[in-house]
Amino acid sequence: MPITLKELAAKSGVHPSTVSRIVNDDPQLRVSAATRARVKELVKKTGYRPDGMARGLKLRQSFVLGVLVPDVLNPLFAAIFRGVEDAALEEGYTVILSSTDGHEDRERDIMLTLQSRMIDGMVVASASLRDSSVRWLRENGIPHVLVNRYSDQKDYFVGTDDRLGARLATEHLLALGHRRIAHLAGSPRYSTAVNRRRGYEEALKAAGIEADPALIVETSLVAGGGVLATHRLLELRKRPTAVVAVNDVAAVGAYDAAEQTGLRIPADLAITGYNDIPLAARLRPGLTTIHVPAQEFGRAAARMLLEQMVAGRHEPKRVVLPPELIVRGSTDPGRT
Amino acid sequence: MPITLKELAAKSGVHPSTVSRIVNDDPQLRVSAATRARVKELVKKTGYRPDGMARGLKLRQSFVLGVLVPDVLNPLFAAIFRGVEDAALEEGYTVILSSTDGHEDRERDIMLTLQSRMIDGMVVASASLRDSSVRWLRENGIPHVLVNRYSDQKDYFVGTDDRLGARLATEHLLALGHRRIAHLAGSPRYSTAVNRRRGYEEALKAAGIEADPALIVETSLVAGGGVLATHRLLELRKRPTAVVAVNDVAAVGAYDAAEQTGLRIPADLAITGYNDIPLAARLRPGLTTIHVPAQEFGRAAARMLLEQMVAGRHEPKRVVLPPELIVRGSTDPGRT
DNA sequence: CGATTTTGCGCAAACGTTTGCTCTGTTGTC
DNA sequence: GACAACAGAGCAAACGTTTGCGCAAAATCG
Repeated sequence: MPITLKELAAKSGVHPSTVSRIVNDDPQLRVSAATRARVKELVKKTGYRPDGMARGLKLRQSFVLGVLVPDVLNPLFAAIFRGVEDAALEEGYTVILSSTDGHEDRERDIMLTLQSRMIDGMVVASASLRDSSVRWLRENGIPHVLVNRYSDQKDYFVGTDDRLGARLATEHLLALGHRRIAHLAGSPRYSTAVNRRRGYEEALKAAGIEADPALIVETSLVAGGGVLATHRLLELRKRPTAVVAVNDVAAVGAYDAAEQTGLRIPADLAITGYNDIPLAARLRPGLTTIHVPAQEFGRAAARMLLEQMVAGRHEPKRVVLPPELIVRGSTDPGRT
Repeated sequence: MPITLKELAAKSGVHPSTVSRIVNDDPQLRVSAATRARVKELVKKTGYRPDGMARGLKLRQSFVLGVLVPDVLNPLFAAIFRGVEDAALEEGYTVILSSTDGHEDRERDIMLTLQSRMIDGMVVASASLRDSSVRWLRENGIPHVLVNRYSDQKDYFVGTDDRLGARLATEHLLALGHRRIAHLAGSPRYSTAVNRRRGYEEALKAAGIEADPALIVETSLVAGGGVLATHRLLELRKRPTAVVAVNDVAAVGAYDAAEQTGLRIPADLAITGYNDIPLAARLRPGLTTIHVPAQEFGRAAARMLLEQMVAGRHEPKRVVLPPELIVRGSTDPGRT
């Protein structure tokens, strides 16, 4: 139904190739001002737009980017996506978003589908540590940027220093006088989880406190998991006075568990999260957490991806943004 | 870099067309079992996948859907998208997501970009009332479904009965004895806002209460707007005892304003929202609101879109899911 | 055993662009 | 005035598929 280049050429009485060159402002184009004006006029009038498929086939690029996240319902990933989208739009790219739900096979499927040359590059915010998908991306020469997920030095990367962030949170609790500090840990498959746990352990060690294995429990990355894990902690003979959660969603689970047990936050149990999702500031008391600039992650990732696409593979760049401790009422009784 | 049909044909010693038919399981294909096996084997081994561009060019479809929302950072729209994504994936479609930020020109730009035949259809959750984009979609024969946004009877549509939902909320407040009930209204450009306001007014009228124009203030659809609007309400000589907010985000603004003014919820000010975003249950007190099954919206929209694409334009279907009142502590002191 | 059907596959055009090259006529140079 | 140079635009191949049609050879039939 939309008008094609050929039809446009026929209408204006020139050859299709000429129209193409005019539309694309071909630098090595030599065409009379009159012809150019006539064609441009007709392009405006008919609202001609080149067929993306045909163009993509010839040019071998689609101007579409792919973003892979575990779940867009998690505000952190929604924000990352939004950042990618904005930066991409500025350069005329559109973005396909896919949620993997953490299943490697679904992730794999999606990648294969996207690969079929429909995508110019991808931002991957879902890859776990032992993930073969990342290797696959490298082997197939697909430009990609990893967000908030560790890899070795071979990939473009943007994220925060998770170890430092977790240390900040833990040190904050130590400074408040806490000594029995628990950790709601994430799956060791995720680099973020591993690094945060390491940061937690480092902070304790630096304070001369030896880590009690019973105080570290693993949780799934959804609220329900946090509840269960926290209950296990609260059933200990010597229960912790504070808990460092691997992320805000798990921390919310800790809130629920505390409420169900009749414990008051922060008097009986202090809690810290990670990510500073919008909900964190809305909880009562507010959740002390580590702010990560998610939308900036997205923007940076998109820019690095585009840069990588024009420049070809160079030394991969790594962007590490600083984590920031946000103190709220869940640790400090003086705040809301 | 990926292997092509032609190369595959050369390797297996048959004509490209034969490979194509085998790969696509062409029903009118007549090929010896031996050849078929040999080719299929080679396809597996090489990991051949047809080039999406070339395929799209020939077939005139891309197996990509577009979703337009005001802002994916709003959990309501994230949920709608997720629904679309899931239903689309089941049918082998991937989805492009774009945020319009409510700007009609940006929406227009995005549509033009997407149209260029890269998209097989779109789900539009962002169109305002006087929106020309919807007309444009119709004129250009692009399959589309409107979500949560009214249109006349000419389009496929899925949403709730906003009027009924707002009536439920208002009647709930009336039943609790409230008489001065205010309304944080949305922009009249949005059909949802218009219908909710109408439902609010109907409920008052049915209760024999005449609407006080001073009790209806317009707010933008972000938290900041809700704060300002609520302050204006609270400055009235006879201030309202309850407020029906056009959505949860505005209601959160009302919470803030109440807190800043030193009013207690629900004793001094009862509040209802709309949408039941995850945050609503987490506020203290919990926000009484109208639950809308956002993810189901998305699923339904995708299914209708795909149906429309195979069937061609028939009588447009309209799916209206029932709104459900969720009572929490922001209106009922007996709850949390 | 010759005619007819069926099997198995190849041929080539088409989808809508892009782009290196060719070709004609006009202008400039000596 | 002969020749080079250049402006202006057309030609055709190519990108990787799909698909209607054609055409041999093998199988079936009377």
